[in-house]
Amino acid sequence: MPKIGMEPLRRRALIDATISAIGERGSLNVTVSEIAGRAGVSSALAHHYFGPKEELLQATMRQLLADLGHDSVAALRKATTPRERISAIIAVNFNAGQFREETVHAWLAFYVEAQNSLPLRRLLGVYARRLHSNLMSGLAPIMPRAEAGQMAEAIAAMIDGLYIRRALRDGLPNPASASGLVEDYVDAKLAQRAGAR
Amino acid sequence: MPKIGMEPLRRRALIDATISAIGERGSLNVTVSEIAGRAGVSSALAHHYFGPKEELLQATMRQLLADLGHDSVAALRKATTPRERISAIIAVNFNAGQFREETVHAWLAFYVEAQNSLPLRRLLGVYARRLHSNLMSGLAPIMPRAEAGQMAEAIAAMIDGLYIRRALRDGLPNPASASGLVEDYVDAKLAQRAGAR
DNA sequence: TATTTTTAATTGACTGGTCAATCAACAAAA
DNA sequence: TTTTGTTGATTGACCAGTCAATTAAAAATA
Repeated sequence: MPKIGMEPLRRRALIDATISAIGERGSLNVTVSEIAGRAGVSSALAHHYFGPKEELLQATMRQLLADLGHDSVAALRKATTPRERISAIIAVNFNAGQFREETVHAWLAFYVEAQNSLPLRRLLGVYARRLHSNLMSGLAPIMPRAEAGQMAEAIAAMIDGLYIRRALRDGLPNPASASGLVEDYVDAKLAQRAGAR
Repeated sequence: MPKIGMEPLRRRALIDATISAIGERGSLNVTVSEIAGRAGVSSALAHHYFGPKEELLQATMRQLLADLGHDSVAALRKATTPRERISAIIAVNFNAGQFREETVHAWLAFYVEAQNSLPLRRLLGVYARRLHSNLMSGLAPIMPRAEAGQMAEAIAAMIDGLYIRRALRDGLPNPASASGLVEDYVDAKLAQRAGAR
């Protein structure tokens, strides 16, 4: 029973189904049929809208990236001081929406797939650069540029690491304690700087 | 031209081939034939010695784990103070053998596969617990247990995160700067403690 | 308004290719 | 002649991607 204007709805449903399918399987080893089934359509329709599977995966990754970006700008808008900007970025990465198990699984799976796919690698590059520059917007005003760069690198690594550990032993790093660890690192570094002055 | 005593040699060659194949492809999407080919044998022989593919993967993971464990005990033996023990563990994870690109790729790929495989998940659990306890052996003597636990968790996350970032944009975090970031975190935390006393 | 034509949505059936796993057979050492 | 090492050939399953065919809404035409 074809109703017009289905395309955007179907695209969105297929992308959502891709995230949840990957989240459950824990890897990109999900068939197009499986994804389409979850979205309530046939695999042929998925190919109709997205072409080859690879494109559906890229669209899904872009969605994940867009969601994270949206949350980030919203959080940064509320921050007034540099220190608050740092905390805002950390908080975003561990909020309920981003730190969901299926989302974390999807990110991890995409990291692996990116080794084989230039488009996916580019998208992850966008993510890494954006995280870095967001962190720098809070760090650069309060310390020398070089030092800020190092610290942004360390914070980013810690966030990625907590994601990976979340994927492994589910539950252990809950959102609050995970962001607490990163905040604690920031506090320690800032205290060290203040003391040395 | 069958010569006796080939089994251990073949097993080892197949495991090495698995690591390098996964390292190059960047994912576990390597065929048994590809692996066997690299080891200079037929795929049938791989199945003869390891049975299903899954078992070959497990054996490979165990090998990776054993190598890391071996390096760790060697490094810890040379450390005399608690602070040196911490540095020893950090150094091991970023030394030339462990931080090779293909090794890093293999670890990452196994992290993803572990979501689907109980045996692999168990093996990664062994790794996580061992890393944690090695770090604790350096941290526990110099701070309260709870605090040491937190810090071990943070260090471990940072190490894992640097691995993931290494896999993504190859080159950027070179061994020296990667371990430098972690050492810097440890120094900041210890300075913070010393200052607060 | 009634009728025809075009366009969008949708799927079942099919194809071609890939790959893990098996097996029967063979070669050489013990 | 038994055991160990080894492989080519084959099977069976799975799956991405294609295509022709179907339905109904929308637009155009009479």
